[in-house]
Amino acid sequence: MKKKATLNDIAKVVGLTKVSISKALRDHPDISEATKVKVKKVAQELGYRPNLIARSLTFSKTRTLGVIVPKIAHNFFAHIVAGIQKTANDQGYDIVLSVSDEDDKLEKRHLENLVAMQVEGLLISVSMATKNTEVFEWIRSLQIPLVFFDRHIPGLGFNSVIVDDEAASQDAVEQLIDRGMKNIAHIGGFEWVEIGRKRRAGYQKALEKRGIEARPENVVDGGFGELHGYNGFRQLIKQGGTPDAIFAVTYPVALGMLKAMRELGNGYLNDIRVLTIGADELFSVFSYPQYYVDQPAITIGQRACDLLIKEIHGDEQPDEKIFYVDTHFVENC
Amino acid sequence: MKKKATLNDIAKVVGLTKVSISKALRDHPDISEATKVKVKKVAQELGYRPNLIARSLTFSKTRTLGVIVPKIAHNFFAHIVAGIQKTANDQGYDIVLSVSDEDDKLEKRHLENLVAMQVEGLLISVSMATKNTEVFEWIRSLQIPLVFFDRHIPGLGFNSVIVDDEAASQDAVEQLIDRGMKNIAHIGGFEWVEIGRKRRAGYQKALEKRGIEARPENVVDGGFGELHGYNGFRQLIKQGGTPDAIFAVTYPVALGMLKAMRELGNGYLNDIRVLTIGADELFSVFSYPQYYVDQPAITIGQRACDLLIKEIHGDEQPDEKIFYVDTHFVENC
DNA sequence: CTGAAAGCGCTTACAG
DNA sequence: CTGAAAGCGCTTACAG
Repeated sequence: MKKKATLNDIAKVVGLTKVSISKALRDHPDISEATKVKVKKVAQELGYRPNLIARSLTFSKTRTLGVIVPKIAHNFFAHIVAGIQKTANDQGYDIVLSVSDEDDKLEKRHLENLVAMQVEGLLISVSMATKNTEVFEWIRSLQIPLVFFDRHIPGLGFNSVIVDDEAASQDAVEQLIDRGMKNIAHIGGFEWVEIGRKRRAGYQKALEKRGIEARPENVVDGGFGELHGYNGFRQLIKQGGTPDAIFAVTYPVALGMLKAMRELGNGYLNDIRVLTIGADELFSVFSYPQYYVDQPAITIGQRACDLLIKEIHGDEQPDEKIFYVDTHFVENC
Repeated sequence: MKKKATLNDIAKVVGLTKVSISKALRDHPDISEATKVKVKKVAQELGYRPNLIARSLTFSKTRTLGVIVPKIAHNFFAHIVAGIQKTANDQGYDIVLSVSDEDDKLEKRHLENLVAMQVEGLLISVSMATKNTEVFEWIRSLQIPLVFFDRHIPGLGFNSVIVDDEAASQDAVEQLIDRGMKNIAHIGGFEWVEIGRKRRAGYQKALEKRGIEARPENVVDGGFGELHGYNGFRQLIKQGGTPDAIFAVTYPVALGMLKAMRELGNGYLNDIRVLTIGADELFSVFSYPQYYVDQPAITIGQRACDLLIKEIHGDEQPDEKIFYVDTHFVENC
């Protein structure tokens, strides 16, 4: 890599010092028009661009944001990153993107590295493995602005932008009930994972609110992946569930269910309507599932990034606030 | 944001100068064990991390790579970025991610900005709008390592990692022929866009090689989006095409075709098999299209990033070389 | 074993 | 209108 032109290089050509060059290029009133024109011309010829690293050092500002996602090759997170990217760029920030791959050790290393890179703020959706909150407390003590999105850790004093899973689930299940479905099953995730717990709670509240008896045989515990949906459906049938609709905790689960329904035949595919949380562009093309809750990923990214930049500017305080992003119930048929 | 601990802060506590602290922390042989232990302890207590910006300035190395994609909220690019990210991280680099949004002006700004940020190398998939190659020539003159991936500009002296669209198309269409399909139509994109031209060429070569007459009514020109697929299929039928298979230039086109086939009914959905280039995880779940060419996006990212890092290390020269990534024909039924 | 000097490229007071 | 000095935080010769 060739050495890039510096202020001094221009200075030598023009016959001034780097100080004057610096001022001339930034249209400082100190400098005469004639000089400015000359300096700019030479800068142009040399292909000069200010070294942002040097500038960062002198200003102690990098105009850089650190972003950590558990996965990037996932629609949901890719869309969130798109929202973050655009919002950041529009406000003059660049983003350094890191991926934790659901690994808490790696996440910690990324966090430390980003801090060492002097990012002005952090946006993170924590990995599922994250238990130890030490790094976060360290970041808090450094008073580095940090905003959680989608997956947050409460109690650390940071703000979060998330989806209200419980409300979204309750609303969606109520919508099914209003459409005449009464025997609604739930293939859910583990109680100890927040989205598992909250989505189930929403499901239960909806039944309760509409005065529908909750039948134990209509609920299956499991995980969040395709296999869990596949096994979950078989389990549901085995334990005597005869639903006219199923609320699948995630969309991989809904896909797994689809596979099981196909295999088992028996009219399941026609008789059972499916609801899930989380969308894919292809849902509408394939008309499955029949209902879903759209999580506005891009909006989550925008909001989180806006909030972070406000914190950086001091227009907003880290305060354990939770900003809920609106979801949409979609009828896909 | 609080002021972070610096070498000087540690120096004051320990009663040495920053030079010795710097050496102690990096286990320089100059320093005694006792001092090292003490220094490290204090560093730990103060939560010291070296300021990477300062380090970058002194070494003129940022350990940072600039990445520009046309879109990030797209499966294909999200996977490529995943491949880049991991490869870069594993070799000690961070990535600054920019999105051109298919806008050549924005792309240019990003490129200049990344250079100003002193990234050690650039990875870019150019926007569809890019015509002017000035920035790229400037980058070339600066001898900044740059590798194109997926979409490249030939003739500038940079290396590229791409898919061999023509070969992949030819192979895939031949596979259809070998499976007994003879009347294969093509709903394609514009001739003046590389993938449009190459995929069509592959299609034609396959027919030729297998001695199948190319019928003009079996080819429809258009674009690369869903709407083009939708209109394309209707057009195909109108002009008298009666294919037993259709090669759709992109997967949005295949989806648009699906919509049209459904609307028109007439057994099309059952009688016509569809082939496309580019996959989605949901394809296998929904068994449509019946055949597709899998572009190994993650591999593209890895290869491009590996190549770039080699160029940075001087182990590879920018030399207009084209590295083709293998594609896979997938039978999805 | 420890430190004063010089430098990476830039900018901000402060002098002249 | 122009420049010498000092500093951002770090590291690398070079002295002692």
